[in-house]
Amino acid sequence: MDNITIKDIARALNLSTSTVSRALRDSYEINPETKRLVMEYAEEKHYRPNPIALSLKENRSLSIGVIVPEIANNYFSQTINGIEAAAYERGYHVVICQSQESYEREVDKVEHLAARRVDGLLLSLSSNTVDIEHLKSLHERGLPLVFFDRIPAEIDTHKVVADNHSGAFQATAHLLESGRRRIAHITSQPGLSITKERLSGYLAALEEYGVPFDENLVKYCSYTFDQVEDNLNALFALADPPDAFLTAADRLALRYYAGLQKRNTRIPEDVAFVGFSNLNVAELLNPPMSTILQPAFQMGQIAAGLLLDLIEKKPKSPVFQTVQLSTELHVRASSLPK
Amino acid sequence: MDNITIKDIARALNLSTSTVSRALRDSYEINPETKRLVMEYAEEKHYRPNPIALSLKENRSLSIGVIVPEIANNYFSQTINGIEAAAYERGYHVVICQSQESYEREVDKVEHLAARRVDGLLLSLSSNTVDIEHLKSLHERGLPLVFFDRIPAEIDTHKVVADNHSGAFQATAHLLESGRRRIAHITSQPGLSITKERLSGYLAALEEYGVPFDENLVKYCSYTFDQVEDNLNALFALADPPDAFLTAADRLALRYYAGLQKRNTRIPEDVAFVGFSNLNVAELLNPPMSTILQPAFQMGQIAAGLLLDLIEKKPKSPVFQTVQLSTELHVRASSLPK
DNA sequence: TTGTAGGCGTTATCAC
DNA sequence: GTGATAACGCCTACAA
Repeated sequence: MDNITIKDIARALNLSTSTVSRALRDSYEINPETKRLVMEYAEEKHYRPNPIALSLKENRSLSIGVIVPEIANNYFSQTINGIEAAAYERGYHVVICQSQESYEREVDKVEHLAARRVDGLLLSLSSNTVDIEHLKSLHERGLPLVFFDRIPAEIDTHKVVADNHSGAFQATAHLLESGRRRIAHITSQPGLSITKERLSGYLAALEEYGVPFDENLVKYCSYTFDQVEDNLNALFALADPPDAFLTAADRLALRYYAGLQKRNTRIPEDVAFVGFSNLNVAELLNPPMSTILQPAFQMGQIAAGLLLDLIEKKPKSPVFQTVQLSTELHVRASSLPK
Repeated sequence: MDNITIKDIARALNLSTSTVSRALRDSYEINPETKRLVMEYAEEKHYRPNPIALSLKENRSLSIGVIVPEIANNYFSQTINGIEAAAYERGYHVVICQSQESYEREVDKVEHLAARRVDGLLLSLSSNTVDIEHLKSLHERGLPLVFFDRIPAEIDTHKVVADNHSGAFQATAHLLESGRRRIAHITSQPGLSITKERLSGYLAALEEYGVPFDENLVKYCSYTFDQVEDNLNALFALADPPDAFLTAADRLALRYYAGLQKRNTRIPEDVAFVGFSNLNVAELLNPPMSTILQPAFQMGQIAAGLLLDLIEKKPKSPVFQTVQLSTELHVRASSLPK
């Protein structure tokens, strides 16, 4: 791919590079006739300014890095969708990396993107990340950083999260309202911020309705089919088995749903089902399940917007904030007997 | 983000930039002691070579562009996953864009990525793209190009596709074997290469089994709930209604599945169901449906690999080829009465 | 109205 | 073993 440069144009038209440069930028000081010549030649030869040269000069790459645990995950791909939309609109590239839920890979990718001089970084932490020194140090050295969804407590910067507490609270309250008392909570890895928030919403609702908390009803990060089996066995072996499920992710919902079907558990007669969802597969397939919709696309848009503000308005020290995006509880008529 | 440069190191250590550069690259001609000094200082100050300067010098960006119709689509996000994995391993960035199934946007993004000097482009065409002059011209000007999944006929370069013909053939034959004769084919936009291939596999199987083709059984790009309703009504209003469904995408399968449930159609007693799938949601939810699995991740890996070969081994003129990835038919025991 | 020169960060080439 | 210089493509302050 041999790209034509200003120099080529200058040579071809017997002009200096500065004249060509100015003509291309439609500078007032250039003779209209010269301008026309330059413009036409540039057009004809498909001239495009080399952004790499500009980046070098202006010390910015017009690109932002995004690190998510997993690209092929509906939630994150929706977020990336929002990020791409917002970034492209403001003239930025989006460079995507995935940590694959590995701390080492996360450190590696962060390092890689920083070395590649992205103008800022958008990050959702891997579930195995506890130490965030690598990010702290980068942040202190001035790299604009915005976290979304899975956020750290320690770093003082913008953070965008869905209102998981409220979502879990609404869902749990809804189940309690309908008379359910033994609500199993199937959730993600215990270390994640989202996990904690959802648990806290769940607990708050129990408390509000005077229902005692039973830790046997909470199951963490149990994705494999065997784990699902084991957990369901354990849950239904309880003296007081669950009469409802609150799930933290589509994948969990689907697997437990299938597991329950296998056991011939009737939904919603035997158990009621509510889950955090992005896929909306549940709705498509018409099972009697309510969903707590996650604003993934908006989260991406907003996070990217905040990051770009940070990048472009660097001089004035920004007020860092946590943006809470409201989740919505969608109750299906058929999901509860009542 | 103020990054330290070779110049800074040179100044600090009273050396010339060339010496520092050589020391950092561990050149044999540099005094070990000097090397040590430079290395230590660089380490201490977090020196990282500026890839933008290198790009300018070497006239390459070490990044590849990817344009997909939609990021938040399970199929494409799996492909992107494969692309990211392959590219990262070979030291390349992946810059993601989406055409959102719009021809104009596709042209715009192609132009944008080319202007940004990506070293190559990975592309799956939007469903509305018919004119590919913009790509032809870029390709002729030497930009390495690899197509996947939704490929054009005209451009002579690498193309990676799943074996849709064979997948559809297998699935249709399977349904015919089980005694079904009226197989509805619910598929994507008529213009796409994948649509044509699947239809051809479907037709080939019908022919092989001596079953006449009825065009009333083929429904194109009918995603909305209203369209699903209309199509199902039309199908079941036929004198000879369908006794099986072959669907081209998870989204279609799920919507028609739900539509059939609404009509109280029993699966697989009334109709048998086979669909192209990536989600595997169907399997998770245990409906009596067989799936034709698409090798999306591998497609990404392979397409990226081919592109990088093209980029890196440019001198020797490459042999362009179409890579067919085999699809697999997964038959569920419960999916057919037999 | 146009041209010259210097610099962004790096490395290769050629001196010393 | 180390240093000076030019070059990658662009822009801009300064000269003419």
